[in-house]
Amino acid sequence: MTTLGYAILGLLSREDLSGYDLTQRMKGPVGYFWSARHSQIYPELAKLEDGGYVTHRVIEQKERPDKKVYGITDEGLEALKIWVTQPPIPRPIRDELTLKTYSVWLADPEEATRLFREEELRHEEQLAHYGEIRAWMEREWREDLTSTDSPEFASYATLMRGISYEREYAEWCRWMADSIEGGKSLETT
Amino acid sequence: MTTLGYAILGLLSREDLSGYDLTQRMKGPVGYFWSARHSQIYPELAKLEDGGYVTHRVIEQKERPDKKVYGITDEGLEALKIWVTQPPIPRPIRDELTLKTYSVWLADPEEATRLFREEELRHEEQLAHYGEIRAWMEREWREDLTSTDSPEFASYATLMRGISYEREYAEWCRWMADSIEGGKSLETT
DNA sequence: AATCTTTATGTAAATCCTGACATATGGTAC
DNA sequence: GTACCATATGTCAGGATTTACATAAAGATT
Repeated sequence: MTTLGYAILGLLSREDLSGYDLTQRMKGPVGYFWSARHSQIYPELAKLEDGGYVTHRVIEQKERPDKKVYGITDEGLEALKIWVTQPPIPRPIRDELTLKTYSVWLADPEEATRLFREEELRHEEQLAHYGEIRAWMEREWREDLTSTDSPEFASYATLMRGISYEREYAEWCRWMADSIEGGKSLETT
Repeated sequence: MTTLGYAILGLLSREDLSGYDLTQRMKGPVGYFWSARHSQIYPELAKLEDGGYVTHRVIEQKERPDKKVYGITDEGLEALKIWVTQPPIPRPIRDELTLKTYSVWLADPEEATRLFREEELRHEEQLAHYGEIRAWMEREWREDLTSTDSPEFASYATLMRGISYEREYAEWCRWMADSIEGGKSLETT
């Protein structure tokens, strides 16, 4: 079973969805830290069905193409539950901006400053976007968030990782830009 | 040209290295945010040489197998310089633990707490390791770190991203474990 | 009338990456 | 003496992922 398979099962454990719906959901909290295109989702659904983790029924629609709505099976839910608390195999992190940083000494300081200011802005914008979603969740899900066994808490916790990640990234970008602009590094440490 | 190609050029812009040396260097600062196995490095070196970005000379060794030492060409250095300040194409983040978090509501709270405590420890250990390297760099490279156009600063800046990343991750893991253990989430926000 | 967007599901080619296989030398540990 | 480890360079199979190709129907826009 692939990680993408578990991502899909995680969505289907909350509600029945079509391949198209799943693709859309990838733009939400799940997709913040694991995403896929429809070209990967459709074959993966076929594999999941092969393995008995999901089943589908065809919904015939007038004025729209027919769709296949997938639901998780008992076996699927069981497999998902086991996977959740199993320690993940550490995978190498791939971050192109930080890799560029390793060769930043070769760059024109002004261009490098521009790069890190731009990236800082990108992450600040993402942070602001997440902040809005957080405010919405805290308003709409006030009670659900007091118990950690609700899907709402799980979505909230995933979002919190996103907020924390983006804040850290933006701060480091700012430190980088400031360091290069000032021409010094250790003074701001 | 691939990102791995630029990672290799980044290393060769500092010193001439063999494929084996490059594989070892992947355990250092470059590899914190982009790494590869030797099975990927040897073919990539061949491609880089094909493109005229690197050249090699064979060093014959007694008591050891011969080696090919690679050096960056003017074209390679030029390509690297251009790449450094070009904004990276945003790629989806893949983080299995945060994906598991999306389905944590299905898990036994005790097992979930154990998972996040374990992961917190992993990141705290990595943080401690980076901290030692940082202390060493600040001791050994005191003067080099005052100018941002030195390779030492670039290594230091990459390490700082590692420190910042691991601290953020550890803190979020702690928040997760505390939330699940306490059974509540919003009180600790 | 033509084009674009949304819904809806798929396939195919190419690339990236991991893990395993393969070979060779010399030193060290048992 | 034998097994393992570090040095040293490669290939290959398979899986993961992206980009592009492919089709189709209805509604909105120009």
